[in-house]
Amino acid sequence: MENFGIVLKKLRNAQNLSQEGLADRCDRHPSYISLLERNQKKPSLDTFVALAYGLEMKASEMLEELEKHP
Amino acid sequence: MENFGIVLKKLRNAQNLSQEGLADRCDRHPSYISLLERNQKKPSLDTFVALAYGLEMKASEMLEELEKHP
DNA sequence: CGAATATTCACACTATAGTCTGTGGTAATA
DNA sequence: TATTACCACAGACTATAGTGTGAATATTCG
Repeated sequence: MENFGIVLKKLRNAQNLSQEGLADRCDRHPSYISLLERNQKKPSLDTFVALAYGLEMKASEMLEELEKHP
Repeated sequence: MENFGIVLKKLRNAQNLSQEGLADRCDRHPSYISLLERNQKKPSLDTFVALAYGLEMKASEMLEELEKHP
């Protein structure tokens, strides 16, 4: 999952959502979203599920998206 | 994902795999598998993917399994 | 251009993931 | 009995997730 950050950013931008907006939706800190998108941190499973929820998709669908993006 | 441990244990047992066997396959410590199954620790996304791989299934499939088990 | 908005980055910090070792319990088998 | 396999559990430890702040740097737009 080394492209996690890129996929996250792509999905977020596809919703015209700012990092802060996503952070609000998934109850995480905005600077942390930035770290995730630059692959400087990797999420826990719980955070991953929260991110998917914030992006209005099922976590399993988001994970499929990641599996496509090797 | 509060039933993660139960699902993990069920999937592991379905393969007749010991905690140590699964630990070997996904390169984690056996005692940690025990902690996960008893819901005393929650995995990172990376560990979740490694667990799925050790159980010979796609991570997205395992996550669907979790989504079924609310 | 200038100003609002979005993002990066560095830092110090807390919370929790994950390791490692060892002990003890239980059930099955010899 | 005793050995083997499996697992729960505790404790001490290291690595990393995640918070929070402030300042610097894009980026967008009137």
